[in-house]
Amino acid sequence: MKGKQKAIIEAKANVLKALGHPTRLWMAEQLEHGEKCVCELAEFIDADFSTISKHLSVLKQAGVVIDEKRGKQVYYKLKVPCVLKYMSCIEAVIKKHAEEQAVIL
Amino acid sequence: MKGKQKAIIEAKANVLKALGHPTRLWMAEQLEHGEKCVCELAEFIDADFSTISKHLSVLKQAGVVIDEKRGKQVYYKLKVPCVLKYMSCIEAVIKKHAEEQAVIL
DNA sequence: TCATCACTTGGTTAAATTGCCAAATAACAA
DNA sequence: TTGTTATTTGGCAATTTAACCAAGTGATGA
Repeated sequence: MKGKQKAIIEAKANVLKALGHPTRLWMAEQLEHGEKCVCELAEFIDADFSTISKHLSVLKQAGVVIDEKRGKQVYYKLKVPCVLKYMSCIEAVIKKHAEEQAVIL
Repeated sequence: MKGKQKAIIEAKANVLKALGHPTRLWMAEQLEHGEKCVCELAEFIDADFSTISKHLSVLKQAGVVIDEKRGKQVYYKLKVPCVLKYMSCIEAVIKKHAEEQAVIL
């Protein structure tokens, strides 16, 4: 694999990895229909504020979200909304996987 | 978040996480147009055979691929081919991200 | 049967990730 | 100025992940 190809695949993997954590995926899904501030997200997540902030920073580093400070609050939104269009396929994956496991059991 | 919702989001995150490693993503992309045996994949990956095997096992655990032993070889294929349709969007993410970083620099 | 090929599994180690706490910062209000 | 709210940053321990080597398994060929 060449250097550029390698860099591209690493960048793509990085985006998938960023979304590959339950809390971060949930956050991204919450942002699907518009921006939210950290406090609005935090309301439903049972974790320290600092943990939430770090998760958002991972999504930001990966290019999934952008933030904007307005007043005391920081608002996050999806940078490329299509990111979550994929989920119907991911759901197909887990459904098929679950079916097979059900057959085994 | 309820137990079921939580389980679903964890399962989805798990699929994304499985694809969130350069080697595994590359493997999945190689399988897009049909099955390949481990040795065919290994030919292009600079890593120990055991490492490759473990990566494939992660993809399998996540429900992304299935394997089938035929003779001495083990063939892997995508279980739900749509898994890679998403990549055009992920590419949009990294492109946008790169553009912004370029502006900053 | 014995060796070989194509993997997989077990064990180890280094590096990365996650999550908490405490401290720092930034904007606004008193 | 001082306090308060909203969020980020630094530091640390526990857990997970990644990669290698060595050993194990299963099918095939000599």
